[in-house]
Amino acid sequence: MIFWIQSYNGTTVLKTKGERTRHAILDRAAALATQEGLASLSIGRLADATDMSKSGLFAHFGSKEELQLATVDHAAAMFVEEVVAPARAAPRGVTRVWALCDRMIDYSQRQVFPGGCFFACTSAEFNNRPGQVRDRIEEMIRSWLSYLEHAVEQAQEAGELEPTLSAHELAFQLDSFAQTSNAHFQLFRDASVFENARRAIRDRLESLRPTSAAA
Amino acid sequence: MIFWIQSYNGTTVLKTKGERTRHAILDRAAALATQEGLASLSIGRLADATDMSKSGLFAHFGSKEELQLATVDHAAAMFVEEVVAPARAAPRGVTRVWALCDRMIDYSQRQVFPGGCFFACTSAEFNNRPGQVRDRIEEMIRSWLSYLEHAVEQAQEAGELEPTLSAHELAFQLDSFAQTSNAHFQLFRDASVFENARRAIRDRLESLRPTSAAA
DNA sequence: GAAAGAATAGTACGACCGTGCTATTCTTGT
DNA sequence: ACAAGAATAGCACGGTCGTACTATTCTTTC
Repeated sequence: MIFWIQSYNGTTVLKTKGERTRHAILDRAAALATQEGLASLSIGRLADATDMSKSGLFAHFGSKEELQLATVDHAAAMFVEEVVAPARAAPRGVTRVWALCDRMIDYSQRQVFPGGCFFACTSAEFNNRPGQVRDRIEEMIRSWLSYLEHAVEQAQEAGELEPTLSAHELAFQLDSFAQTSNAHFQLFRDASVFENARRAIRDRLESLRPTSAAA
Repeated sequence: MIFWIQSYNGTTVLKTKGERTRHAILDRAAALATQEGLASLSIGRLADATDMSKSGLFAHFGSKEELQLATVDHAAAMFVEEVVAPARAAPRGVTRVWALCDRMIDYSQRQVFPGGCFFACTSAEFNNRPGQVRDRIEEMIRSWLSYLEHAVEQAQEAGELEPTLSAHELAFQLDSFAQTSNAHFQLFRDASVFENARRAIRDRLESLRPTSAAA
């Protein structure tokens, strides 16, 4: 689990010039990766986008694969800061489950990355390309899903959600709505899909509230 | 709407040698596109994969963009043959809605394309790359979604589904489960996600059956 | 079976790729 | 302020990219 990372900037002070430049490069790299692809993002292209020379930029990473791995890690830290950390502040139970889904959709909608969710983009790209990059992306998505599932379990244990549907399956369904709204927005540019996703999630959670059965 | 295409082979007889080679190239191109990406699929790579010379293959299309467009069209015809046409054979109503979803999941599961759903892969890739290729992919996905929505409408009109949820939103939810199962399978290689998706779809359709309210 | 034309291969081109190596400029700690 | 070293730039390399142009081989049609 990667979710103990607290912040990708702010609390993390970037002392040396090297660290600051590296951070700026990775910001740009993560953004560009969602628009033009992480695999096809070339060193020269990224050097142009950051007003650096190809070799100056390259020296920060040593190889393209290291650059890609650093970009994935950077994006993961951003995801934690934008989605997981705020939701973790919500109280345990269905409130936190909702917060996770809502922040996830919000993160797509606000376009924290210009091409939509970083992990939706890159997982589609690296699905079938074995290697460290693929493994790290997979691990991050696995972490997200198991954290969401864990939050559902807590809500079930608190008696806020009927356990008729397994936490695993409910997490799958909730994630499906968030993921697909991200994909549809990128394709159709119609923001109403986010409301459809939110409503679907709200209805699904509501349908599993034990109040009606307990009455 | 593109769904009047009947078949991509079988009924379509490929007379000349040129047509046959072209068909074989596009089969290979569509498959490779789901594994290595449609944008980064190079002429040389595809020539190797089809045992042709770069220039011999290139002559069939005249430009890379034409090759990509032809590949999208080819994949669309395959999708119609594998998913839409069989489901269209099912009777109108909730049966056909189910058939569409089930065939869609089946098409992912059987790996008609080795890297999963062609349009899931390529739409993620071309989201943010304006041009004819992006437009054609978008149009195809739009057709799929509106056909699914149309099938839901018919089921509602037949009184087989409560119209409390709009056809548009229900189609979104059903598609979400199918899409996400495709994505998760490509990432985690665990086929049980297909059953989760099927169960989610079945439960959702069941929850909107009017029988319980009419009783 | 031969003429006509389609299909395929060969070769070359400028552009960009990732990555070495060396030189220069800028930061940092004292 | 200066020495040490980090950060950045310049340049060169073999390789692949998409796409011309030409030459050869294979199909099709009469």
